[in-house]
Amino acid sequence: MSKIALGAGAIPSSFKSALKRGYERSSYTNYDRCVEIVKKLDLGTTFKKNEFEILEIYPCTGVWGRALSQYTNPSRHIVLERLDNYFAWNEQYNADIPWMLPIKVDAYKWKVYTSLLKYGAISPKKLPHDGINPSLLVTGNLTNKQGLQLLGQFLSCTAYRNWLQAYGCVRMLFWLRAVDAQRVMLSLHDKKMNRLSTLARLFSEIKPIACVHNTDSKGDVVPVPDLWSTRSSQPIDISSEDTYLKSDLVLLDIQPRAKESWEDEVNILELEYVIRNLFILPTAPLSTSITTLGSGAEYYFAEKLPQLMDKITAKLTNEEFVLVFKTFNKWPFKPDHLFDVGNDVDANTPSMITEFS
Amino acid sequence: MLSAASRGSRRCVAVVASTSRRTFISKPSNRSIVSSFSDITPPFDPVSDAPNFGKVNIGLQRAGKLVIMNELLDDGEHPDMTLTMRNQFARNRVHLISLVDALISGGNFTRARKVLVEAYEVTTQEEFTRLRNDYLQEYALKELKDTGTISQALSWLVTSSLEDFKGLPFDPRAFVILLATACRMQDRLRGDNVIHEIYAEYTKQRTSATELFGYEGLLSYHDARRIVSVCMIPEAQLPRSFQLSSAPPAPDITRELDPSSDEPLSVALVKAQSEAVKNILSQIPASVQKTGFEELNPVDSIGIKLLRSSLKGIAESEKPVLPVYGKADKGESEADDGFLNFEAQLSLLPEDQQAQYREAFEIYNQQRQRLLEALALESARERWKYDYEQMLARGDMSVTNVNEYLWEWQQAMTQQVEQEFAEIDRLLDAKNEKPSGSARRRLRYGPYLKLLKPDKLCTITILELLRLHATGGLADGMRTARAVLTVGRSIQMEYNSEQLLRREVSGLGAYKPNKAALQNPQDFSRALANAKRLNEEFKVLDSWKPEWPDDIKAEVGSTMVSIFMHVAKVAVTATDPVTSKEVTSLVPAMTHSYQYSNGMKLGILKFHRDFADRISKDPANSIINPQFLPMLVQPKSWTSWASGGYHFSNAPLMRTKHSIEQQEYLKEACRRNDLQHVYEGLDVLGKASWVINSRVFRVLSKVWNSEKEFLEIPAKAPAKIEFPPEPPKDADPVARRDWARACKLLIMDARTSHSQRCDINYKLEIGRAFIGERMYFPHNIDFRGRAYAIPPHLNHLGNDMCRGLLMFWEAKSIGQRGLQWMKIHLANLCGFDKADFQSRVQFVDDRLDDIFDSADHPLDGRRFWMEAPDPWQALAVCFELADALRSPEPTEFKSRLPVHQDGTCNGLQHYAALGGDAEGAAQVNLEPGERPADIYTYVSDRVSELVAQDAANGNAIAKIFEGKVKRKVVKQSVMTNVYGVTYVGARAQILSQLKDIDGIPEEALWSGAAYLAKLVFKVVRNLFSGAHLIQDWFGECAKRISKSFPPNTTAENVKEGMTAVVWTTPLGLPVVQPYRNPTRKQVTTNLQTVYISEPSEMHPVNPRKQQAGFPPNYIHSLDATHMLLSALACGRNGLTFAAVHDSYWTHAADVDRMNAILRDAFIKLHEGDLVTKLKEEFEQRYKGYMYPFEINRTSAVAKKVMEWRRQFRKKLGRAVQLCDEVRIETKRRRLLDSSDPLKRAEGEKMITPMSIIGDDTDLESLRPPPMKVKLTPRQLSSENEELGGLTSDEVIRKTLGIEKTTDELSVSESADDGEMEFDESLSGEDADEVESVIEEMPVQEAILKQGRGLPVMVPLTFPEVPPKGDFDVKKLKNSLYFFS
DNA sequence: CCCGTGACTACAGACAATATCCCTAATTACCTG
DNA sequence: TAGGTAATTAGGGATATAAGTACTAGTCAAGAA
Repeated sequence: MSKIALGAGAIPSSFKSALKRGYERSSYTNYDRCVEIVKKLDLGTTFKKNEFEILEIYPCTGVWGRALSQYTNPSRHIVLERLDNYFAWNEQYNADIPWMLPIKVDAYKWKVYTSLLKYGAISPKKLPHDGINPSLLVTGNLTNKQGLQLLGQFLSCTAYRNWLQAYGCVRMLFWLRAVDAQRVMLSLHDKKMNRLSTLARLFSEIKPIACVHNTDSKGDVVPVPDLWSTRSSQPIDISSEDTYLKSDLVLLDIQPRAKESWEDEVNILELEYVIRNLFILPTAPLSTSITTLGSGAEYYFAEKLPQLMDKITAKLTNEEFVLVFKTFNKWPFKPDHLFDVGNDVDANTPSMITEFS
Repeated sequence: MLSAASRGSRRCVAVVASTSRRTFISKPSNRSIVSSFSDITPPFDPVSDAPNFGKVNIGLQRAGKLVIMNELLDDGEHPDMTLTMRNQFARNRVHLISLVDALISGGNFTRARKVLVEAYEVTTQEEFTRLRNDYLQEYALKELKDTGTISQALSWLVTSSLEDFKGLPFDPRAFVILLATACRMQDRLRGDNVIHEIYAEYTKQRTSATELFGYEGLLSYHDARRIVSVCMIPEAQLPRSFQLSSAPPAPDITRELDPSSDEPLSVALVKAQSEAVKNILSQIPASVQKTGFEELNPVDSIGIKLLRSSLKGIAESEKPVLPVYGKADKGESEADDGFLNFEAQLSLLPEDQQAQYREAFEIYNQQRQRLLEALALESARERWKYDYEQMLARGDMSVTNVNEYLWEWQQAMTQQVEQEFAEIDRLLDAKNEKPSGSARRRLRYGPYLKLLKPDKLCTITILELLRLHATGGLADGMRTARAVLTVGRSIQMEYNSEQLLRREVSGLGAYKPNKAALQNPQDFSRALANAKRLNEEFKVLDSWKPEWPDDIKAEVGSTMVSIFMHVAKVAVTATDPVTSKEVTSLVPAMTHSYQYSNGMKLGILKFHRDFADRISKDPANSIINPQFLPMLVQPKSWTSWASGGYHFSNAPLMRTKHSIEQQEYLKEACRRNDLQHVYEGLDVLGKASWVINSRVFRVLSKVWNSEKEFLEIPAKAPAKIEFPPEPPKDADPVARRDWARACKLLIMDARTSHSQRCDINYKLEIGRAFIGERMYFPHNIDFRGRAYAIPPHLNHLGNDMCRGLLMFWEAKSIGQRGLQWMKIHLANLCGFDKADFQSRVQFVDDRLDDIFDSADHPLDGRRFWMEAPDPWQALAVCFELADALRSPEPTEFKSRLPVHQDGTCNGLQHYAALGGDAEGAAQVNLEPGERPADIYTYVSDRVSELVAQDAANGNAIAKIFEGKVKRKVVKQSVMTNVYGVTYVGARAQILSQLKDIDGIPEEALWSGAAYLAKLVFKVVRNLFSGAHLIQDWFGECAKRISKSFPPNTTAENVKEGMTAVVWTTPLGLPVVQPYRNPTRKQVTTNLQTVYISEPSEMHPVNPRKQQAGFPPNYIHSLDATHMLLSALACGRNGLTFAAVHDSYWTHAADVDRMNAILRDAFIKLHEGDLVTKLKEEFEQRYKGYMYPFEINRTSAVAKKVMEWRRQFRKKLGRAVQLCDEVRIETKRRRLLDSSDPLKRAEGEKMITPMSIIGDDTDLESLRPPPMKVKLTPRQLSSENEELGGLTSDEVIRKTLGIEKTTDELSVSESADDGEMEFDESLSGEDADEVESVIEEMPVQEAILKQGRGLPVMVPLTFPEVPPKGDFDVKKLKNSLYFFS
C-alpha cells in the first residue's frame, strides 16, 4: 500500500489551476494527519471491513478520501465529482484502491442519489431509526457556499428522516469551512444560536473531529472556534497551511439521533417554519418573536405556554422547542400555508399592466 | 460659517445667456377642414394651410437659454445646490426645515425659534427666508388672537435679524405679513399705530414701497388702501390693482374674525352658501332637476352624493346629513345617470337660462370640489359610523360589513392616539427628564404626528392600509417599509392640504361669513353673483411645504400602523385540530411578520385571511382614499413646479425620483418662465372633461357581481386555497419540492387574482361614485416630460377596462367623417388595424349585425365585442355606433366617444425623423403610402422565413416554432431594440410572449425564446441601421458625460462629482437623468427597521444606467414634446384632447383636425436638426468638463504622461488622482483663455497631460489598437454541462457498466421528471444548428475588442453626429397612416 | 498596477432587507478640590 | 462651581440570514492581490 504524503505543492499545476477557477472548494491535503484522524474516529466499531459503503462527494484533492478508504476498507467507495481533471488525477493517485469508483456527476442534484440507489451503486440496508446505520458512511467536502447549502439539506433530511436518512441514521463526515462549522456547532448557551444549529441539535449529535489550529507569524495561537476544547472530544489540530486555498477547515462528525416519540406529534414543515420564524428575532422574548408565526399567535401561545413567554428564542432548549412545535400543531388558527412565497414573480398580471404601445 | 454678504451672492443657477424672448399668440384657428376619405389629398396644404400654432417658438431657436448649473469654483460662485448637496450638514438640512415648519404649525413657537436659528446655518437663503416669514406670520397671528396686538412679533422682527441671524435682513414680504396682520386688529386706532410703526421700520431698509404691494394675495384692496393712507405712501408707488381707480365693489359678506372657529373658510362659506344654492337649484325646471340634483343614490363611496344631499341639509343642521341608505347596494338600479344628460336637457331651455344654469352647475361643482377635497376623509368616517350604528340598531352584533369594523377601529385608535399625544406632550414639557430610546423617538416624530387631529390620523391610516392591501402587489400582505412610508406620506399630504385650506384667504384665520346676506337672495342673478364672488375669495396662495424626510415619514407612519395593529381585531372561526370543533376567536386584523427572500429578511404586514376576503368581495365603498380623486371642476392651471392641478392638495408638476438635482433644474426653469408651453399642454389635458360610460358600467357591474370569471376579471377565489395533500414525511425531497412548488404556484395564482379583483373593485367603486358626474383628470409629468393623470386607479391611461368605462363629457356631432373614424376606431380595437382605412371601415360594415347585437345584448347575445383584443372599449364603441346608426340622421349624432390615433411605432418614427432616414421613414409611415406599413409584421415575417428555413434544415427548435411567430411575439423586442435592449432582455420579453401561446411544450419555451431572440436581432440589425447609428451616438455621448468631471472637482467631491446627463426638450423642459447609486441606511421605527435611502444626500452617478437610459429617455422626451405640442395646438383650436403617450384621443368629429395638427406638430418638432442641436447643447452645458480618455499605453505620449505623473506625485507627496489632473488642467485652460498676456504666458508654460498630448491632437489617433480577446470558456459552464450531453442518470449507469434494460426508458423518464434538461430534447445535430445561427453573426466585433489604454483627462467633446439623410419630414404632411 | 470576480441585463408609470453584534464617539454622571 | 474622569449610550459599520442555485452570456465596474 503506497502512502503518498501529499503536500499542497505535490498537486499537479494543471489540476491546481482548474480547481481555482470557480470551484472554490478547499480540501485538506495532509495525508498523514488524515490517517491520524481516521484512526481517532475509530470507525471500525461501527463500519466493518467490506461490509459497508462510502459515498464521498466533492473529493477535491482526494487525500482525505484516500486515507479514509484505505483504513476502513469499505466494500465500495463511490466518489461524485464533476471536474475533468479529477479523473486523470485520480487514476494515478488512487490506482491501488480497486473499490473506489469515481462518477462524473453533480453531487448537488438530488436525482443523482436516486440513480445511485436505483443502479445499486450504493445499497444501504433499510434499518429502523434507532441507531447508526453500519452499512453506509457519507463523507464530503462542503467547503464552499454551495456546500453549506447542501449541508442544510442533509440536516433537513435528518429531520424528515427521508432521502439518504430514510435508511436509518446515516453517519456523515463533512469537511466544512471553520465559520460554517462554528455556526452549526453552536451550543445552547451561545448567543449566536441560529436556525441551522437548532435543527442540527434537535436531530443529531455533532462532534468536531479535526479543527484548524493556526499560529500566526509570532507564534501566537490564532483563535478560531473556541468551543471544541470544551467538548468531550478533543479535535485534532490541523493547520490551514495544509489545506487547499489555505483555508480554515473543520471536519465534523454528524450522527443522527435515534428517533424520538415526539417526532410523530409534529409536522416537520411546521417545525421548520417555527424555527425559521422564531429566529428572525433571536434575542427577543418568545412573547414577541412568537407573533411572527401568524395572526393571534401571541395570545394563543401565551395561554398555552405561559412559562416560555419570557424566554429568549436563542436560549430555548430542545425540550422547549418541542413544546412549541407540539403547541403550534394544535393551533386552530395557524396560517393556511407556511411558504414564504417571494414576490419576485410579479410577472405579467395581464390586466393590471397598463397598455402602452 | 457664511456671512450674510456671501449668502446674498450665492446663486443657485447661473443664466448663461438670455438672447431671445419668446412670444406666442394664442389665437385659435377657425379654419374649416376638408373632410372626405375618397379625397386622398391631405386636409391641409402643407405650405399655406398650417394650423395655427400661434408662433410657438419651439425651443430650437432658444439655444443659449439653457438651464446650466454653474459650478465654477474659481469664481467663488457656489451655487446653493452644490452647497446643499455637499454640505456636511446636508442630512440635517431637510430635517431642520421640515421640523421648523412642523413646530410652527403645531404652535410650538419657542422650539420653532430655537430650531430656526439652527437652521440658519445650513439652509439656503431662499429656504431660510421662507421659513422665517412663515414663523413670523404664524407667530403674529397667534399673538393677535391671544392679545389683540402684534407688538411682540414686531419687536422680534426688529431685533432678531441682528441677534440670531447675523444681520440677514427681513425681506419686504415679512413686513407685508405684519402689515396685513395689523389690519386685522380689532382696535382700529391701535392698528393704525402699529401699521405706522411697521412701515417706519420698513423705511429704514428701503425707500420705495412698491415692493410691499407686489405680493399677490397677501393684501386685500381695502387693507392696501388703509396702509397707504396711514403711512402716506405716494400713489405712484402702488401697482395698478391697488390704485383708487380699481376699487372693487363692496363685498356682500362681512369679514369678521371668528377666533373660535377653526373651520376652513371655504367650508364655512360653502355651508353658508347652501341656501343660496338651494334657491338656485330650486329654480331649475323639473326635467333637469330630475337628473340627479336631489336624488340620493344608495351607494356613495366618497361622499360626492353625500354632498349633493348635505348641501341641502346643512342650512338647517349645520352638520352633514347622512343620506339614507337603502337595501344592499347591488343591482342595476345603481347606475343613476346623474348629470349625464344635463346638457341635452338644458338645450330645451331658452338660451339665456341655459347660460345661467350652466353657471350654476359650475359653481355647484366648485363647491362640491372644495368640500370633496376638504371633507372627504370625514365623509368616509361618517359612512363607517352610520353602518356601525345600523348594526347596533339591528341589535345583531355579527359583522356584515367591513365598515362596521372600520368604525370600531377608528374609535379605538383615536383613543390610543390621544394617549400617544398626551405622552408626547408630557415628554415635550418634561425638560429635565433624560429621554430614553423610545422617548427620543417620540420627541423626533411627535411634532409631526401632532399636526393632524387624532381622528384624521386614524382615518388616513385605515384607508391607506386598505388601499395598500388592495393594490400593493402581495395579496395577503404588504411590505412593511412601503406601508409605513405610504402612511407617513399620506399624513403629510393631508397636513399640506389643511395648511392650504387654512391659508386660503390672506392666510389670516377663519372668518364668519354673513349668512343673512346669502340666505335671502333677492333674485336668481343676485344669488349667482354672490356665489361667484365667494368662489373668488378662495384664491389659494402658492405655498409649498417642505417634504418630510423619509425617516420621519417612516417613524410617523409606523407609529400609526402599530397603533392600528394593536387595536384592530376581527372575529375569526376555525376548526380545532384536536377537538374538531368550531372555535371563534378575536385576533388582530393585521399581523407584522417577516418573509425570507433569497436569504434576506423582508418585513411584511398581513391582513387576516378572513378580513382580506371581505375586502375583495364587499363593495369598496368608503375604503377609497379620497386624496387624489378625479376632479369635479377643471384643474387649476399649472403656474409653477408646485402649483397646479388640485386646489387643496400639493401635487407636484413633475414626479421626481427623490432627486434634488431634478427639482433644482425644474425650479430654475420654472423661475425663468421656460415652462409655459408645458403648462399649457398639461392644462389642455386637464381640461378634457370625462364622464363614466354608464352602459359599459352597468355591464361590468353585472359581470362583477356574478363573481364569475369574465374576460380579464378573475373569478372570486374561495377564501381558503385547496392545496394538494402534503407528501408523506419520508418522501423523496424531489416529491416534496414539487409539492411545495405546486402550492406556491397556487398561492401566487390566488394572490394575483385576489389583487386583480381588489383593483377592479376599486376602479368600479370610483366609477360608481362618479357616475353621471362631469370629471376631470389633472395631469403631471414624469422626469422626461411624459404626461400622466394624477388620480390613480381609474383614468384613461389605465387598461382596457378603465378606458372602456370613460368617455368624454362633451358630445359632438360626428358628421360623415366622424362616423367613418368611429368605425375605424372599432376596427382598430378589434385588432384589425393593419389595413387601409377603407378596408377597416368595410371590416366594421361587414359586422354591423354583430355590433348591433353586442349593443343590444351585451351579455346574452353573441358577444362579438368580447373577442376584440380590447373588449371593453369595443363594447363602448358598439353602443355608440349602434346609437349613431339608428339615429334618424347618423351624421348629426352627438358622440362622446374618444377616438384614438396611435403612432405606428412611435419611437422609430422619431428616430427616422432625427436621422432623415428615408428608408426608415417609409417603414413607420412618415412617408405617405397607400397602406399603413407595419414594421412589426415585417420583422415577424422575416423571422418566420428564417424559422421555416431552419426547420427545413432539420432544426428541432425551428420545427416547434414554425408558423408560431406572430407579430405580437416580436413586437416588444423590435421596439426596444433601438432603445438598447440586450439579448438577455429580448429573450425574456419573447419568453413571456411565448408563454401565452398554446401548443408549445413547456421545455421548449426557454430554448425557443433564446433562438427567436437571436433571429430577431439578426433581422433588426440590418433593418434599423439609421436608428442604430443615432442610438450609438446617444450612447457614446451619455457614456462620456456620465464619466466626466466638472472643472471644480476636488478630492472630496470626486464621488458626487460625476455628471448626470441633462438636456432640454424643445419645449424648454430640462430633463435630468436621476440614475445614481443611492446609499441606504436602516432607520429604526416602532415596528422594525426600514431600509431607506437618504434623499437629501447627493449620491454618485451610475454611469451604466445613465448610458443605457439615455437613448430611450431622449426619444421619450421627444414624444412627450410632440404630445404636449399637439395638446397645446388642439387646445387652441378648440378640440378636446387626451393622450396616452403616443396615442392621441379626440372626438370622432375632430379626428381629421387632430391628425392635421399632430402631423404639423411633428414636422415642427423635427424641422430643425435636433441631434445637432443636442450636441450643441451638450457642448455648451458641459463646457470645461473633462472625461477620461484612454490612450495607447505604448505610445510615446503615454510614456510622457506617465513620467509627468511620477513627477507630479513627488510634488504632491501622494498618489495622483484624476481629479487632480482635472484641477490643474482647468487652471491651465483658464490661464490660456485669459486676456492678460502674462497669464496666458504662464498658462503656456504649464505642463499637464493635455499639454503633453497637445491641444490640437486628434484624440482618435491615440486610441489603443484593437486587441484580440481570447475567448475564455467559463469553467463554470463547462462544469454544468452533462458529460457528453448525457443525463446524470445515464452517466451513473454507464459508469457502473449497467446495460440498458427494457424498463430503462420508463425509469429514466420518471427520474428526470421535473428536471429540465434541454440537452436531451435536442439531438446533437440540432444543437449544431443553433450554433450556426450564432456563427453567422459578425465575429470580428466579438473578438476584436478595444484594448485597454491609459486614462487621461481630456476636455469633454462629443463625436460627430451621424450624417443626416435626405428625408424631408415635411412629406409627413400627406401621410395618412402616420398616426392611425 | 493588473486581473479575476460580480452585478446587470431598454425606459417610464410604481422605491425600498433586517436583526444583531461590536466598536467608537459622545454624552452624561459623578467625584473632587 | 469647575473640571476631570468614569460610565453609559447612541449610532454606524459589519455580518448573517435561506436553502434547490430559476435561465444564461456579454459587458462594465468595483475590488483585491
